[in-house]
Amino acid sequence: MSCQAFTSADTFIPLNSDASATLPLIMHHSAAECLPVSNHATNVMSTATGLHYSVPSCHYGNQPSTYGVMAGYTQTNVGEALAAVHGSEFSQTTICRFENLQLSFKNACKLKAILSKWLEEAEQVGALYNEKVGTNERKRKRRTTISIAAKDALERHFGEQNKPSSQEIMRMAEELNLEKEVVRVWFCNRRQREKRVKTSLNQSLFSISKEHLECR
Amino acid sequence: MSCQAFTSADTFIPLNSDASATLPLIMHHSAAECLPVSNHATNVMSTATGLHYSVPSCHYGNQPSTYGVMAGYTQTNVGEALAAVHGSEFSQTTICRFENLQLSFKNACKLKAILSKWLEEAEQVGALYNEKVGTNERKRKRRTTISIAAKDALERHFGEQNKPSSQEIMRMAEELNLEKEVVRVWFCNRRQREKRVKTSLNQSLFSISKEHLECR
DNA sequence: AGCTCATGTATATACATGAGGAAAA
DNA sequence: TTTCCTCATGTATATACATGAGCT
Repeated sequence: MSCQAFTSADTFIPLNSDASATLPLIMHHSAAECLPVSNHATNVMSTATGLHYSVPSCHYGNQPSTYGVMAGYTQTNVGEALAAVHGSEFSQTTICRFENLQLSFKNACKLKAILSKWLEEAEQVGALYNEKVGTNERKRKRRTTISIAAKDALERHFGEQNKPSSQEIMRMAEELNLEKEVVRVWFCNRRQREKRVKTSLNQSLFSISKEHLECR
Repeated sequence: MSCQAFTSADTFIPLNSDASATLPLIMHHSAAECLPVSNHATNVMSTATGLHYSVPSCHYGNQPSTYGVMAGYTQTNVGEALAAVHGSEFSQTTICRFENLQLSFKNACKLKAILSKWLEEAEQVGALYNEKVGTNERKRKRRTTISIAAKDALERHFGEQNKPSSQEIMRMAEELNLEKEVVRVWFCNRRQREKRVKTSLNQSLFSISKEHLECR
């Protein structure tokens, strides 16, 4: 499908056809490639300008998720920042939709144009940002996206052994191309969830609430 | 399961056992019972005090969701308001977990105590709030929770007829015990999603992005 | 060093709104 | 004029990854 179908009826911000053609590529700002990024590095293409664009790997396969985050910015950040070049902000949700390609073609073209513009301007400030990052002002780890396949694998492992040893974790991490810490935390969270399901309210609730107890 | 198991090890805010026993009941503030509430009214029990508590119907069956919202407040509102009686706020997520019983028993007891306290104090201000609501200062409709069963039914209908007539919508609404408008909007949103999936990027993307086009 | 537990931030999903348009009445 | 649609996009809620305190 080309952009053709829409151009005639376009009531939006006009797009140069070039932008439309390359729409599906999600942009990365190199300034933020500072935290350990394990499993999508292969998709990143760099340009001479210092801007990086990557094709979110998920969109090749069956994954519906987010490799394509503007590296270093949260979706909320980006949405807010867009006010600078657009006049008003966008919601986290909208940025999320853009990254996951859950917009109409036309709509996505429009947003892409705005984002590109922002990135260009950001480039000026980029160096500044870079510095900060260099001197590790960053506090919070970037959120990792664990692929469906990896999740399945983890889930299988969990079934057999819900409290793997450090070694086992390491092995899985390697196998799945994830940071060890990410795997460790995944198991912590998974155990926490397990517990919630088994020991907590959902169970006790049934017996208690059925009595229609009045609350005080 | 009783509260017994936890009392000895409780390192949290002490609870009167009464509060614990009635934990699973979610509180409603009567002041906010102002918008049309279609399908959970039967679970609401009123007290002489003007406080309403309801057992979220979802927890009886297989639904994992939110009938139990403090009526008239959003989860975010509640989380913020809690600062008044607790010193610091809670996140929307935490309130959500409470409502959906995704907390440990102990944790839920603690939160229930805080919530109860807040509700008591809120009672004083309740009248005020009531007024406002009476003179319809409310702008946004409360978000409806459509049950899984209802969704299934809607989905089935959608399969046969994705653009039902006003009559058909009315019939479904009655059958499912939902407002007509809610059903209408559901179909609008559903069509929008359908379109996104079929005509938009996910399709075109494949062909374009595969070329590894460089973005400008 | 790694666990559990409460709870947070970031992301994703579900319901809602409003502008603009087409057709009914 | 009313009614209902589409489309962009919002707010509210739910889920997934992350953090930190306290303990072993």
